[in-house]
Amino acid sequence: MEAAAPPLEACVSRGPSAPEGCRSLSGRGAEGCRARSGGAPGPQGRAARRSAPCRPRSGSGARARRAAAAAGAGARGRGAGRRVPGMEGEKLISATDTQYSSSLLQSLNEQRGHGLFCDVTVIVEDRKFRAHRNILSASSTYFHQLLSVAGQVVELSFVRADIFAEILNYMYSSKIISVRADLIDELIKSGQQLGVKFLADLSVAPSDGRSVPGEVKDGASGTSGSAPTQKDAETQVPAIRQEGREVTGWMPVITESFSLHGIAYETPKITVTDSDDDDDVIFCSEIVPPKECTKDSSAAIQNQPCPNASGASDQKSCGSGGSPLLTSTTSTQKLTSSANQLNPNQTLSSAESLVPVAPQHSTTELILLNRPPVNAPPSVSSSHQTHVPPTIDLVEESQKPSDKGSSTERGTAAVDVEEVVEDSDDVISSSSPSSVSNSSSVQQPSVPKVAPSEGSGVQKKQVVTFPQEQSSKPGEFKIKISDVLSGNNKEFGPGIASKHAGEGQKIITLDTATEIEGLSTGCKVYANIGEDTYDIVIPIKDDPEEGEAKPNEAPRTSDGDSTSRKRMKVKHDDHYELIVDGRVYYICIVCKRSYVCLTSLRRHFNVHSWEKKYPCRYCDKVFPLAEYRTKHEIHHTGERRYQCLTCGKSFINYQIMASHIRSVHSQDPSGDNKLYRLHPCKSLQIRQYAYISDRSSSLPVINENRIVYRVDAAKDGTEGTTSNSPGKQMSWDDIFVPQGNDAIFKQNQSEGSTEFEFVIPESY
DNA sequence: CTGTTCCTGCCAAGCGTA
DNA sequence: TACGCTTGGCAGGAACAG
Repeated sequence: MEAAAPPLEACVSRGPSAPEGCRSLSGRGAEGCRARSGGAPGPQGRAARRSAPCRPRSGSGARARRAAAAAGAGARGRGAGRRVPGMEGEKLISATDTQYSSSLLQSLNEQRGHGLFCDVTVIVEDRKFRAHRNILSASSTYFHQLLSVAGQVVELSFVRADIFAEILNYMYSSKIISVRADLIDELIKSGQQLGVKFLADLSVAPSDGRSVPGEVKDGASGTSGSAPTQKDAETQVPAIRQEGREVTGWMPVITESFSLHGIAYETPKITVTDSDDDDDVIFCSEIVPPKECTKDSSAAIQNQPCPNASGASDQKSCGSGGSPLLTSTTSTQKLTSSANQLNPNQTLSSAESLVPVAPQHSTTELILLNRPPVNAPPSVSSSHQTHVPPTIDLVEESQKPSDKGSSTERGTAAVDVEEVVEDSDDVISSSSPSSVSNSSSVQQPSVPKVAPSEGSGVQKKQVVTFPQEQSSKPGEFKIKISDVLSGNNKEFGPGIASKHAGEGQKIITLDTATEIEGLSTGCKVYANIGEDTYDIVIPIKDDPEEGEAKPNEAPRTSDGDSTSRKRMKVKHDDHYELIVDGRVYYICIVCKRSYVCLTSLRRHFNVHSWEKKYPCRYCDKVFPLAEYRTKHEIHHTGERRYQCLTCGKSFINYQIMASHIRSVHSQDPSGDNKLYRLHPCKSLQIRQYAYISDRSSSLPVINENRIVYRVDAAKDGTEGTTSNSPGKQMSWDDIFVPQGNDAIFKQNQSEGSTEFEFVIPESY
């Protein structure tokens, strides 16, 4: 199954992370995108469905689940094979397909290999891994949390691609096969970070495991006096959900001495079901004085029952700021770092002090609020962060550097504001790793406390614009959002909350200073609501049945919410919106670049998603943008379309032509005078929309060498007019419908013009 | 320094839907 | 037929590689 989802090596070597990063909004006419493409953001979502803001997960429901689980377990454990005297005739027969789980996994792995039904793309370094969301979330606590809110594309920067490939293989095969010994440490570490229990447990000696039968979590929770050891830390992450999970059947040999069965019945299932119900709830962070922690935790408990030890431990850690934190911190660190991937740069205001972290599993709060330890895993996206923070220079027009004064009510968050400034500096300059992500990674339900009455929390964020001290571009400002107040809706103009609520959207509260990048997909960020505040609205899914957005479906654009057209129903997971002074900016959810035009963002987003691939007809390269491909192919054909009107020389592209005009004629080609002429393209008459979609029934796959193969996803494996056997290399002719290229070339040749000198590549 | 590639606002054409 | 969305080309600046 090594054939799994071959990474798509982009030609785009530099990728979107090019240093210049955020220049988007500055640029020339930021006057906004033409109405035609996306248009003005009309009235935001009219989703009929009223948000049910805080669906407190009823404890009874959780109890019921546990009871059911226990009952089931009991039935399995005790009832099996038991006979009731006198009931021979009514014997109940059970059959267990012992092969099912393995064959199921194998089947899924095959699907992955063919790219079938893969609904998430994980980008690691320069490789892309297609996978199934369910598998990832079931195998990894990190993914479980992340994918509950993230879009279809997730980027990890704390794991190496080859390591992740192994991890993924494990997830799909339950095996670690032939991993180089020197990679094992890293594999384990990554497994810990991702919350893959098996991998994390590889670091635990069997004897250790035996020592804590059924009590693993207690070790974590209790912190038992002794300072947490490295091992503790290492085992933390998996501990997040370990007990409630399957564990039994395929416990790794190395740790099978654990007696987890007993635990399973007593401990709550920490993660699983929770986030599922509330994917509409994105943020759950709260800044609460330690003393209130219990209250919060109780609220949290409402959401995610954490009765026993773990719950206790949580509270304990919550209340005391000391070492107890370590456990949660450790896990936090992992999660945050990972969470970071999606939202690099999250500024953590509350950092060290404020927040005693909330129970790890009961909510993700701690993840949001805690600044990762100094020695946080390198994870934190480093490289990527350099360009991350969307620079929004427009802001200066509208928003003065928010004197923190705007926070008339800055209760507990006052400290945060201060910190935000500092943090934001960090963020801007380096996007500190600590960036905890908040939102996207961690969203779990919790909102409740904020505005119980309305069922939604209104978030007030203070806008801080930074005169570009660090930016290379003078006059460039960046926006930073800090907390003004948490949980105070009244300030916010009651109208806002109610308005959005009326629109079927959910307004939630962020209690920590976070950057807007932390928002999850689909979020709308309204700026200048009130004074220097942001209102963040999480749209609620209109049709839960429809599931998540399908990339190939027509997107629901932000502005189109008001319409009820079918095509508008599908949400896009590729961006969120920032509205500043009525202007809409579209922020790429992956790299945080901002765009004035949604179409630009969509075009750009393909760089991440590779949903469409634009292969060159003449070589093996594949491009994420049609234009790149076209320009590249021009180099194959040699067509020179740009002609200098001064000397008549022709050039292959604008840049060369412009360079020529500047150097030879000392003129500015971009001036008012037209100094060149652009001839129509004759050599490349590719039919429109000549791209390959990932979603086609039979799946063209591009291997590491950027060779296109078609994988026979479906039965017949036929696509169009060709039918290649799986694995057979496709030729570009299979992909492109010939458009009389021969004629084109002949025509050109017959032209006898010196203007176009076509070079017919040998490969063609 | 030169050539190539990337990036993004803008624009036009094509297509689907009401 | 109008409208909205998608697609892809162009301009021109910028980054990068050799």
